[in-house]
Amino acid sequence: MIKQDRLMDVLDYIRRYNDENGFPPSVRDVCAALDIKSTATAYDYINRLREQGYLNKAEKKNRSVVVRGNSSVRVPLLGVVNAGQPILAVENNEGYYTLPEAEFKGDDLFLLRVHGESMIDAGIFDGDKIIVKRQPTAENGEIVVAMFDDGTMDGATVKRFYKKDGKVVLHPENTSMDDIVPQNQESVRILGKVIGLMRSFR
Amino acid sequence: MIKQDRLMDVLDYIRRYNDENGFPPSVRDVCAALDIKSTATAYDYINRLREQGYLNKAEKKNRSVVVRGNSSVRVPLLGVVNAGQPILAVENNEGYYTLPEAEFKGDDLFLLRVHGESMIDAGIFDGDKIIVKRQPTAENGEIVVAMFDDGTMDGATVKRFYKKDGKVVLHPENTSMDDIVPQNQESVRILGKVIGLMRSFR
DNA sequence: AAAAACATGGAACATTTGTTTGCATTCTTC
DNA sequence: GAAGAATGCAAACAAATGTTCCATGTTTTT
Repeated sequence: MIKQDRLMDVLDYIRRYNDENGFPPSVRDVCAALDIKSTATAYDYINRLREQGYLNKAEKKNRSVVVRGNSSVRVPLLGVVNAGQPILAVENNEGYYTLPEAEFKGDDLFLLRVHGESMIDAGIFDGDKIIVKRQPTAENGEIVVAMFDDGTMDGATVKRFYKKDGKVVLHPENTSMDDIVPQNQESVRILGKVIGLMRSFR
Repeated sequence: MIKQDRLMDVLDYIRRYNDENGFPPSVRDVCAALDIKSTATAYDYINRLREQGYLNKAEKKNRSVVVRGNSSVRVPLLGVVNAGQPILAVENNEGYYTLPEAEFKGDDLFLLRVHGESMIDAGIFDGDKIIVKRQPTAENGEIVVAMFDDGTMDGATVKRFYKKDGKVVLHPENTSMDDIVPQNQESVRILGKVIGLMRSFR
């Protein structure tokens, strides 16, 4: 009954404006862009879109129309795994990335740059950025970021997590590498579970 | 000389507010949140942050403070590669994803869901979403999305691109598969170059 | 064809918000 | 310790923007 096309034009414009400017348009911006003569009309369109669930809008707040269903999560890049440093401190924050929430849901996510080839058979390559959900435990077979003290090595690594005979086994997905069974089992600390990754080719 | 800490508090707040609401705060929002008594003070902070390059702000526009260095690109997900359908039309649009521009620069990007194991040795797995930069040509060794007509197969595939003896060779990164040398060389069409990928574990 | 519902515009009004100015207070610097 | 700079505040102003009301034309329903 309503010219849905026109509504979609408005929606598209709001999306585009926000993309280009980083903040939403005003009612009058909408008017100007779509050649609408009255602010009341544009105001009405916006309300319709809100009623139909296409966007959110805070009452009386200027420039507060937000298109729904494209939520993003801001995730901090905390450093490099395998580089020998604890990576929990916010100090190591190297910047934030905005990721699509549809893909990477969850609280308390962070990014790590992967160093090394130890997970190559799981499709995690040197230089990839992995998305990690911070949690202190893991289930068998999950890929985790873990830390443990061991005479030889210290720091965080990405490995597949197993518990065999009551012992934590960190399994590299690389046929040329052996499982790690930390001597000091008590020192093993799970930093989080790997829930995704991002790669960009040079 | 200036209390840089205080400035950073303001910056953090702006960031946080925008994350939570989807649009930037007003000067008075900043005042309220950081217990600043005068709008002039908050206004001043914001200006300082702008001068120091931390944020952008459109003059006289309400709620237009945007933290810099976190730009995103909106990229459409156009469909599935290897599924036998041309994927250039906007019709196939399955939604938009917001990706960090720092990782995935460029105009005319789009996403495709990968189907099949043909690029597994290049770390591209079944189910991955690849980020493609639309372009009609490619250089030797680049990973591309290409289409070609051939009695047997039709549709788009991801392969590594080579030109050998004047002929286009599409090389699967999977030791159990053979190179594809399209019979009808003229029909080969490069849709774009793969510049990155995204994966989320279930 | 009349009545009702709808769509849009014009104009005014009310808030929200950005911006300016001047003053008091604190901190620097000499 | 005084001059000067830097900082923060209060208050007012001006502009941007959201919101409402009503009129007019258009479409749909009866």
